[in-house]
Amino acid sequence: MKLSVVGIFADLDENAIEDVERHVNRKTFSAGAQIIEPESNSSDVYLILSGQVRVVNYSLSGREITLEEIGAGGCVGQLSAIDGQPRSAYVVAVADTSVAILSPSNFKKVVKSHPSVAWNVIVELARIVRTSTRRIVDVSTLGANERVVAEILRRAIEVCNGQGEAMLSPVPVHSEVAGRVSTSRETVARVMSTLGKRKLVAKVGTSLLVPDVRRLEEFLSESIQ
Amino acid sequence: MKLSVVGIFADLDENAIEDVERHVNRKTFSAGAQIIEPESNSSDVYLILSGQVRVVNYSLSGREITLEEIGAGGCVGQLSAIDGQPRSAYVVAVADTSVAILSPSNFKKVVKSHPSVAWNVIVELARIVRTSTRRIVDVSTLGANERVVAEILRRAIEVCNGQGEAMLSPVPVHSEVAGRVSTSRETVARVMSTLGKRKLVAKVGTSLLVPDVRRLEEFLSESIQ
DNA sequence: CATCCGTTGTGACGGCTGTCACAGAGCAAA
DNA sequence: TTTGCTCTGTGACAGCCGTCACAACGGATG
Repeated sequence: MKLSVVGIFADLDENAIEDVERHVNRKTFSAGAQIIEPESNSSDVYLILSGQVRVVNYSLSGREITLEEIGAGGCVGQLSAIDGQPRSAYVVAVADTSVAILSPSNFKKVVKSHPSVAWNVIVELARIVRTSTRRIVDVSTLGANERVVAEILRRAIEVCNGQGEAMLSPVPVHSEVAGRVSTSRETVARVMSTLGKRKLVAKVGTSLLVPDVRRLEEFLSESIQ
Repeated sequence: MKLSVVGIFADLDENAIEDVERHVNRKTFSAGAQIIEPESNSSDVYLILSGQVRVVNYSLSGREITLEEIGAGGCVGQLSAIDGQPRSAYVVAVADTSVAILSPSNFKKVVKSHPSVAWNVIVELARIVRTSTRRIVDVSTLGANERVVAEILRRAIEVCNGQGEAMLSPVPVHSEVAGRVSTSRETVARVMSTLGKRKLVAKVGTSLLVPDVRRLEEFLSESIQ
């Protein structure tokens, strides 16, 4: 796996990439393995070359709170490398994942010596800030039911075709949706059930069909009132 | 007011500061004035030279959700300048405020040509990400009452002296605390009332005294169980 | 086929907390 | 003092939704 898949290095030339290459350690994690745990005082940055990881936290009752899901080309663990504070969340591999590990000092060195990398890091952080504040607003203004609908709607919009149809495949696992919108598995099940009864979504084989994204959007806004 | 108070320019020398100076417009807002509103498609960055601003959103029922409060030296509006997306929140002046306004292209130019500025922007965004994710976790794992206590505790820890005492002055306004922890003014009033009864806080003139921060912390963790 | 495990669907219940309503309190200005 | 504001305190109530419990399903694997 080449380091050039990593988003923040997108604009580096051959030489620079090779230079970074000399400073990383590679490692692989199998699905389910824990990559980072909170309070630990390592500050390495993990560049994801292939696979998928999930950044999560757990409530005392054991409910999982998903903060982010990151695939190949992304990176996790920057925060601690940037500010030296302890880690604030768990990172687990949700698929077999191979990573390149960069020490905080080398990370800083790369960022500071390549303006394009610094800019890409800024853009990436800005993206995270935007999604975080959207989530704060959601959780403060919407009820649990509406948050579930809003999440399905967001996913549908992402893959919507010209006819206003969207296919989510595979069918989102309820507990996973619950973790993303800070609610319980049962609430997601109930919402999906009523969406099904109203023909706003339908199971088609192993996917979830949203026959009319627009209608789902209307349903959301009128259920908020 | 000198541009050198701005945090992200902290490491710039005289010349560089003067160069930036030539590209900004200055403006002042009186307390209560609106500086930025959502969906507008300007993307200017506001550097706060003096005063105080609050970044907020409103729920449909009109409740205010405070996302951040920023004083002299800080900046707001970077996100839109970075990613070109529309603004996602209101920014209002909570005190008379004077700002320097930088266009998105000039902002990019400064960031890309001064590695120290880029790094400072990165550190600032990392700080925002950290507080945002903490808030997401709080709102997903704590009840409204606990969030209020946690907020008071955080403020107390910030100003705690050697004896474990903390003076919050002026007394936090309930509705303002409510906005910060996504709950209602009444809930804050009830919590403050029971904290008072348990001698965990006390009003002293125009300040709020937390006589024993440690005990407040214990109260929080046992009320969570 | 039988077994198992992860997933889904739904009822019942109870607690939290947002909302409404109103009474005071404190303070500045008239 | 009176008026008028913002801020505070507290009761009552109702609705949301998290939790528990259990049944059913389906796809793996033996």
